Amino acid sequence: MKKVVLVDGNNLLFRSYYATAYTGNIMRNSKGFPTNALYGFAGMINKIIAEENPEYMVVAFDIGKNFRKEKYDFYKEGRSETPDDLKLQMPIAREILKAMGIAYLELAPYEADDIIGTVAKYAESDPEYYTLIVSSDKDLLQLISFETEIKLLKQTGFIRYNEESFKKDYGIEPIKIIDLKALMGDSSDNIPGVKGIGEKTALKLLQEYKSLDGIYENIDQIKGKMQEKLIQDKDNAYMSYELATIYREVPVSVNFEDYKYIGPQDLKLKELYEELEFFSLLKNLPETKKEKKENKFEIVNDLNTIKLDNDIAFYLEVSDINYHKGWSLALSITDKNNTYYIPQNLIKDAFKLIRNKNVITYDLKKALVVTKEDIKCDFDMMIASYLIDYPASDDITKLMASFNEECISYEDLKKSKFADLENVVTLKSKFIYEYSKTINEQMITSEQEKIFKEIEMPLTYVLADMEIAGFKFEQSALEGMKKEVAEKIELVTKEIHELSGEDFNVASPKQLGIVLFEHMGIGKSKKINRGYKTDIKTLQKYVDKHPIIPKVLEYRSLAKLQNTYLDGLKDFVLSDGKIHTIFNQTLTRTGRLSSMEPNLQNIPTREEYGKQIRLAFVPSNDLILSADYSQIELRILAHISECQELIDAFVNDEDIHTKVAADIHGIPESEVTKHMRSMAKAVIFGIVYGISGFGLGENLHISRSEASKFIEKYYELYPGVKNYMTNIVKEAYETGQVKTMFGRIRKIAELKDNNYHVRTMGERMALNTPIQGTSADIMKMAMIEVYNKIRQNNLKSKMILQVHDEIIIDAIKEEVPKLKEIVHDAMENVVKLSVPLKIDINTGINWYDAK
DNA sequence: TTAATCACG
DNA sequence: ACGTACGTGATTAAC
Repeated sequence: MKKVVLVDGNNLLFRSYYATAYTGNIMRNSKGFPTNALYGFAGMINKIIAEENPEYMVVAFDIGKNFRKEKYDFYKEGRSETPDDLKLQMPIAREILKAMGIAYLELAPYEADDIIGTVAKYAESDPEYYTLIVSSDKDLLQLISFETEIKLLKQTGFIRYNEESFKKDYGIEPIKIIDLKALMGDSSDNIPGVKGIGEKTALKLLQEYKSLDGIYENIDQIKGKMQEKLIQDKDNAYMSYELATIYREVPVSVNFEDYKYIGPQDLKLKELYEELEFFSLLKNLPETKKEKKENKFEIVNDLNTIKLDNDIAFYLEVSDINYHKGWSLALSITDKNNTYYIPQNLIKDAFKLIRNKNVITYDLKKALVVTKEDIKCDFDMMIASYLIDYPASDDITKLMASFNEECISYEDLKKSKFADLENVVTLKSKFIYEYSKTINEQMITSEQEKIFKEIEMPLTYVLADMEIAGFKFEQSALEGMKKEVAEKIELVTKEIHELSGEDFNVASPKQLGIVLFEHMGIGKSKKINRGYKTDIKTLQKYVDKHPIIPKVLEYRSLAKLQNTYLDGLKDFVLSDGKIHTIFNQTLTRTGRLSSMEPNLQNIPTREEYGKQIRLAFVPSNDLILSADYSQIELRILAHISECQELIDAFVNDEDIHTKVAADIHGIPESEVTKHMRSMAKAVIFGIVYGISGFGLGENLHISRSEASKFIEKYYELYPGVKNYMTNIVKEAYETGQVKTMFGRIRKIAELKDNNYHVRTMGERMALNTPIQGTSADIMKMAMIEVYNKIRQNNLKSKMILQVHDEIIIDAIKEEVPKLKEIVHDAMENVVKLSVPLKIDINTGINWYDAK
């Protein structure tokens, strides 16, 4: 069998144009010629070839007049005019195909669909060929047959349909796509269909009556409104049928030998790519792969022989991503004249050499922690990149790649046992030196300099010291619990097996789903990819239905405790008896920190039993001091929404959830029940996340309409909040981004997405980020203040952890009163809002007791 | 490698 | 008609 791949060229071009055009800042070459659609187009064509390895390939385009439009004026009416920036790129797409050695077809007044249909028909007439059509246009599904498949492109990835899988998904024959469109219409092509009939109804009708004709022949059997609608729009339905039918008799002479995929035959493609400045595509062209810049550097044997300029960049290569476990391998320093490779044994002295210079680097915290040197640096490129939305991972090569600077990734470098270390580390310091100016300028333009200088750079030093200090961990404190949990798991597993009457792996959601919902028939659960959903929410519904459910829930929580905490944490205890987490300062979209290896920001606390894990977290000094903000996010909401009712409540130090509950029910606070308070709490938090009536209902196990009433009532009571929500979303749509109180920016590309679901998610991000982000900013500033005050007062106590609204200090007993004073002042007065910031402080002989 | 689940604020 | 609460990280099973 010979494979023929037919590609909808227009579809690919439009897709790639609109994939990036929404930013309003489309990709151009240095002459200003738009290139975004072509870049995506060439990439997709490459991908199709790589994935499908076609023997024959044709790309079809729309061109000139359109016979459907000629006949029906309204066809595709309302579509916005093709943008000029895209029109300009269309002829170049043809040139690229020619240069790639790929055939293309276009013939007025036919559309690409018709050409594809015609060629596919030819292929079907010859048993030697089979066809694969590539497009995201569902109209083409009508062409599926025994010998024709479709690769239907999705926003990410694709679905491949053959005759069988199509029937399975749609429940109708592929050719009935035409009947389907005739009924449901197509808003993008302005095909009317039958008004009031959508995809679901149309499919149901077709499954019953087979075809459009079948429906009208049996119109008497259809009842009520639907019959009315069908009769009313009969003409439209048949006209839509005509419009949706792909014309498969386009007068093109089809000769498959002309469509053989031969690949590039000359240097044309290289020239085109150079003109378009598609550097990454150029790199992958076989004949241009070799061109590589020479990397010059000097290997240093004696530090006295080098004379450094005042402005230098350095990069330190470390033996492990987890730098607590790793060590320095090599250092590279770049100044305006030279790049120096400094071997391991000279690193310590080299840091003394750069002591009073203007130093820039990438990932300062790593260098601080791994060397324990006092490195003065006021520009960490990793942080600057993060603030302006560049990739800022722990691997600098990701950032380099975004500037088309090639460098072997850290992962590969490590795999090769650091074989190319000299070359790699010097390339990195060169990159930092060369690009820091650009990054800095972009940072200033984006108005992130204040956040950078006043928050993030000082914080790096604070976090480095916290990571170095670590949290002392006594596994012995958990031995009893560990044994108990192991026994309970064994018991519960046995009980589950007995209750279900079969042995299976309870930890396997797939097996569990089958046992509960098929074998035992306990209830219904949403089918997902690999089986049934078995998460807490689903299981909770049946908790009273069968005794196995509470056992499964118990198993889950015990297994989590055992695997993640009881067994998991001890592997992170280093030889000093402490756990040293790594704070990721450049990861979250809101400005929060995250913690990993291990994550110390999710140690159990909500359930009493799990909370006992905290017994093992002990001071290396005398006491654990914990200081946490009370309701910081809600206070911020009150402040930025300027909602007077909420502001007053906080100023008067009221219990905010009780107050809201009382307001919602119109009763005095004294009559608020626990249940009312917790409902109010859920509503308040939901609001901060941009909740819907549905979501709140699910959460509170109440009906959607009841939940909606709660939300409405809340808005009514606190119009300022509603106002904030409307305004921030509006602002986000207008500017494509939101800001925290202190100017930290989050770009929200989701708001420009074509997908409604993605856009609403963008709206929720817009709502939540200023609140969560402002809280993160405040906490970061407070931490810097606490850190500085501890040093100024020569205290030996150390801040060791932050959990978003809480800081943990490993305290010396005698210093506790002073610490409390410092922490109170720093955290509560770091910023003046229209509401007070309040903290609670607790101390204890371990983390558990410090609450 | 990805999906499902569950721990935290 | 559709999908449904923000931000994270670790572990395990399944692919």
